Amino acid sequence: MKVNSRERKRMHDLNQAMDGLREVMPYAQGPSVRKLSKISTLLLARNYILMLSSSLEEMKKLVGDVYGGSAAVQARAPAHPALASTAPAAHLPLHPLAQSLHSLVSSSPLQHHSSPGAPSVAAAPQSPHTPAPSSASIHQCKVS
DNA sequence: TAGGCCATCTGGTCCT
DNA sequence: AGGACCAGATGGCCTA
Repeated sequence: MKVNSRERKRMHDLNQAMDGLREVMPYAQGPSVRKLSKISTLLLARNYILMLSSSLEEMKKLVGDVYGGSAAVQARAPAHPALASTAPAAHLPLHPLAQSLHSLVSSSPLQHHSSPGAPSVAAAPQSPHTPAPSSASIHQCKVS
């Protein structure tokens, strides 16, 4: 019983951490929206981090252009294919942070990378060197 | 009814 | 030895 109790507490702590992660994800939350599954939460978090990293790189380039002068055109291409996933899906409510991120990079020509064969849940690349999450992969985590 | 997701129990392994 | 972590098994709940 003691061991079981410890294990139960450990799993509860793990779930609490998972809830904390869900709270900061760009995903519609509320009583009417079903909670993201654990696997979806982890995949979404990974893609979200990749997207934020790309956005940061993009911002660095833009700042460099502003203060550096030339090569503005170069910076207009998404630094990371994950940026393509920032295209707003009309049917999905976006987290405010994700909205601001999108508006930040929306000047870039967004390219729609559809991946028909992709898993229903956010398909994550296998390594940092593989292509970034397919378009809308973040939004694919919507649970009906 | 099948499949997905989850909580719980339990045994094994590793670490302090 | 005791605790933490992990993975497999099992059963319940929910949805398409």
